[in-house]
Amino acid sequence: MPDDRDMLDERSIKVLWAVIHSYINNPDPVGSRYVTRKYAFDFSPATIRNIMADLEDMGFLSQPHTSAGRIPTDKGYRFYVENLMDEMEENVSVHEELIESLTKRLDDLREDIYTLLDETTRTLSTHSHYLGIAVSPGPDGSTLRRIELFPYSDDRIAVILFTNEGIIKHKILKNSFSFSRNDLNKIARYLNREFSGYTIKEIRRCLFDEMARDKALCDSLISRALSLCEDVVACYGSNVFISGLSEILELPEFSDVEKVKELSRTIEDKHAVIKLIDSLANEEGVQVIIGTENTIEEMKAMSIITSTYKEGDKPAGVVGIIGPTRMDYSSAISLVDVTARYLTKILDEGGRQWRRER
Amino acid sequence: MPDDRDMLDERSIKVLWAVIHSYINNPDPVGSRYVTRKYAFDFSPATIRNIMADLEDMGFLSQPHTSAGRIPTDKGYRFYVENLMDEMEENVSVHEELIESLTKRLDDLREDIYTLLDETTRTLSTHSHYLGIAVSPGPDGSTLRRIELFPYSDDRIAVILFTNEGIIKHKILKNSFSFSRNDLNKIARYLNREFSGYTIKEIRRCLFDEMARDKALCDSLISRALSLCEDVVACYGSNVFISGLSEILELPEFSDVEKVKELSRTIEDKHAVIKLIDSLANEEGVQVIIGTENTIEEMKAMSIITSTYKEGDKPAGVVGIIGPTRMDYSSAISLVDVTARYLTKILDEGGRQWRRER
DNA sequence: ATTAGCACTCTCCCCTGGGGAGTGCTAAGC
DNA sequence: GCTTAGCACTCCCCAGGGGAGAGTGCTAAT
Repeated sequence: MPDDRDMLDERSIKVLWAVIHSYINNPDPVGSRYVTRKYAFDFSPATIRNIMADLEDMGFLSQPHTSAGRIPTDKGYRFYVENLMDEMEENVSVHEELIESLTKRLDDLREDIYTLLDETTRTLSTHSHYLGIAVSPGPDGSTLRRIELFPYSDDRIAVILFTNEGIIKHKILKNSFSFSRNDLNKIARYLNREFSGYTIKEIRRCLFDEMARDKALCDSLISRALSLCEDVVACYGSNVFISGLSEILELPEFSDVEKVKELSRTIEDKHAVIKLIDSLANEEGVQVIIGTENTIEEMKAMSIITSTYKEGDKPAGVVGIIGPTRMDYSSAISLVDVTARYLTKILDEGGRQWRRER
Repeated sequence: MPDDRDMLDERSIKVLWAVIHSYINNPDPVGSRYVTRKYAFDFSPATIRNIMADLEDMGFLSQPHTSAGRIPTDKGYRFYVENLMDEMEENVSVHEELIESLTKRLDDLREDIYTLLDETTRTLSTHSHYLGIAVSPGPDGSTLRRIELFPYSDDRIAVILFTNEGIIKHKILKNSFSFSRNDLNKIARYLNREFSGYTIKEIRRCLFDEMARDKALCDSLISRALSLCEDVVACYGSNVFISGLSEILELPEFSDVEKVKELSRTIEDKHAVIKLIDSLANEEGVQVIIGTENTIEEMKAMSIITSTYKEGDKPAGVVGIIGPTRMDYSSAISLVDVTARYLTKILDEGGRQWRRER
């Protein structure tokens, strides 16, 4: 919105920033007198009032009721995030602390990404005092590294699937055929040769094609291998991790139980959350979704900050923070940014040695 | 408490039951007039008042303040659960519905107990409208079925551990030695021969002894195998699954945000929950813990119903319900009972075929 | 263009008083 | 002796009123 930017003179911008800054720290409507006093303006409250009235007309601020102070609108926050945040605030990076805490809590979890992500959400939520959220790589974010098969019982076989991202999935398949351990080794070798290095999504597409083709030629071991593989990748999905409910309940916006119910209903429905987050999975860098900009009705009062972590240079999954629209965007954004980079780094260290190996 | 039982005549018991029954359905203090009217007593309110005063003296009822009705105390609930519940209420088992829903949601999850337990808590919470909780088998509930090893990368090996209960744990071990696939197979065969059929706890104890002994004789492959095994079983712990927060928030007792905060803080601390639940893991049948009977300060206003599910005839893990002391004990208890039996049955079906095989 | 002054609005909070529900006690009834 | 009717009393709950406080918009003066 460069036009918006142009509509506002220096002074208005300062006032808008002041209102948002104040409101973020304390959810009371901000009055003109307070602004002049606290932010050392060279104007009287009356002047500020005029400016605030203008800002309200333009949609950046609103009043809960006549003769209350102003609070920012979603549009106000959006403007703040895009234009004001960085230039008005000296970026005090308190990230040493975060990185230290990430290192301490995540370092020996590198090999199991689910635990890793779960811990990550905890770290995010304790540092931000909002909800921490993480989504594991889905079918198109996961690259198959290796697949292992062995007999589990008379009529079942165990399939273990490793991905580059450190995901390990296991599945027990009930199988009508009885494979010998030798058969299984052969099948595993075949599948590894054929599919490792591809994403799960690619593999599924590929399986689909091959199986159609193979129906005719019917090399029995291979076609069984394929159908077995299909069974495993078919149910490959993202996992969501959310934590910090008790953190976010401390916020004054949740002194109303109805709000709490709404929130808890929303985050218990992991399906909806995945849908919401997945739409951001392919964006580069930190994404900010403010209030009504998101699609879930119950989340219209919340903002979401996300970023993707990557494996190699391919986006794998998403981490982020969910908080009220009145959120400390500046620190939340850098928190998420740092965390995503950290995860990327961890995956890279785990993966590099693998890539070397190939 | 047979003495308590003796202290109460028929009429007092009826009144006590009426107060509890009424209060469970509706959290308003129960007055004498209401009792006579609603429960068709042949006495006047004044008589009931006398009885209620006696019940209060004996500690079964209490008054929130003078000139309010009576509410049950924890002791009252305890008496109700032990003496009144069954005989006063015709047991309408609506379990068909539950079993149906369990069958539908759990049947194709038999092979992965974590997902199974997670779904179980969901089913429990939707049926009870309280919190559903489940704890997976811990070191002394899990019996090793099989261990598989294979190389993961240059300096790491993957360990997959199967238990009779359907738990599958994987771990990537960073290893200073470089094992060939052949070595690993040998090691796995050795470990399986040695340890399968024992609980994780037994294995740990056994490892501890053997390693002390082996330090001297030092058969290198075996001692490495043992230390490798030790690494895996060392971090074997219970998992907790809890769900239904949005269900329980609908209760009037949680119209106060402070209560909600307390609860969410408690259930986010899975450690404390495990500790609480584990103390019940070895009891036979359904356990009922009412209000202050439990050890966690923040849970003094809650009651917990649990039962153990078994693998074979050995208690494996715990499922249960957490709700307010003002809980529908009768249906909660049978809900938990049925669920635990169902899980036991599922594990049995998964395990029988295994036991046959040995 | 800015500001001081002022009337006005709206929330919040405290206080008050009545209504209601329920009790405990007492005295009368069976 | 147990039961009950009657009654005074207690305490919660809620609605209504009023005052303080904060903030606004407008107007007129600078």
